[in-house]
Amino acid sequence: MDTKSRALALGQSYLQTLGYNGFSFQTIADRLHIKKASLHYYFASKEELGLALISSYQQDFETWAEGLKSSSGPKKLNSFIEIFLEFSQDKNKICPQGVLCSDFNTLPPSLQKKLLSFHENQKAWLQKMLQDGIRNGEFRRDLPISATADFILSSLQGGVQMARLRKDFSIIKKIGHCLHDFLKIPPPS
Amino acid sequence: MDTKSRALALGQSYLQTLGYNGFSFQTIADRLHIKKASLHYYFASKEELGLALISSYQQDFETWAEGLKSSSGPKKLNSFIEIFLEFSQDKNKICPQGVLCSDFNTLPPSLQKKLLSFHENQKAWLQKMLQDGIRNGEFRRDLPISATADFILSSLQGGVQMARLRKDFSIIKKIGHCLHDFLKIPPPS
DNA sequence: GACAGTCTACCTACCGATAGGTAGATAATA
DNA sequence: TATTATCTACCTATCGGTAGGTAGACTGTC
Repeated sequence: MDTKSRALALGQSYLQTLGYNGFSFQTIADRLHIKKASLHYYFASKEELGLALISSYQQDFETWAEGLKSSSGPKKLNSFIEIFLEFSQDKNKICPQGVLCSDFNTLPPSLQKKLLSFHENQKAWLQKMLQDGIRNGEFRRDLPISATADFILSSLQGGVQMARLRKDFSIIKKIGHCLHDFLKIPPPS
Repeated sequence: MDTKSRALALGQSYLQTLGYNGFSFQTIADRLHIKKASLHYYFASKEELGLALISSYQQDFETWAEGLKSSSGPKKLNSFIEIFLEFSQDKNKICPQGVLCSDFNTLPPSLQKKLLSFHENQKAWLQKMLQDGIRNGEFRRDLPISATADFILSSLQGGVQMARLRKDFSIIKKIGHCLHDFLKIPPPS
């Protein structure tokens, strides 16, 4: 892996463990054993790095969604929950949206905008998943689509944060069970 | 209100809008029209200020809970949801736990510990509310108490963050409706 | 094959601003 | 006079960012 990719990966890791204001170019440069100035060769500013980080998350999500596109609604939901579980299991990371929501008012406008569009993408995916699932009887029929998408997202986003606080990622699984109950589908095997 | 109380109130506001690493003694001092050094007269360090902030939140919560102690389960739940709604309506604030969870790994250990105990207090209150409510038939009987408390907390904690992102605090109300549906109680009038 | 020019990936050394924090003087009040 | 509340003036460390340089690989031309 080249330096730029390694910097990006480290940036994601630091973002999800320390927050946007909790790491610096220095933090990343030290781990790469290069000088801070050299990092600016790849990313002109922290804002640019931040944009690249969100782009990378967005790309990952699209690839992930592509791989699931012919799965059932419940399977999609479980895989979605698993994303958060995996974050939590990996150094008690929280989700990128959660971090950036917390730091939102300290972010440059370009990052705020990109974060919002990332969120909207993800919510749209959830809504489609729910809509399809309702249409073919996988979920209860009286589900309020938009509110349910928000409910799923917010409970998981809050969940990974509580999991960090209590150092107990099993919280995510339990939230998953509650969501299954809410959607009226059996819990995953 | 004296300087110390005003500083504390400003600290809470900044914490909930900018994050722990998003404001400084300077930020508060400027708003109070005093010098940064004068703030150190009241709070020896930022760590101490942070501890005072959590203490203050904890005190507020206890007073709030005391005033509700003879209310019904659903009434308690609604009031709890309202706390988050009020945060969100006030400058898109997020809840203190949410901010501090995000910044958790950059906090001094004393703050981490105090935050955890604050969280445990709040969760205990929720669990008791649910237990009492189930006992006298206000909520469905098959509720998993601990998981449900986590579910309520995490969905609201995530909810205020999403509300900030979308600048739309009505999300909190919708999450409230979902929670009512989950608990099998009618939505509030 | 030799040379010039260019590009990549780093470097040293600095900038102004701000962070958290301290020492010691000073003004107001009881 | 002692205490409380504030000040000036400073400290060290770090922040994001920049200027300018360089070793070595690559490319094109004669």
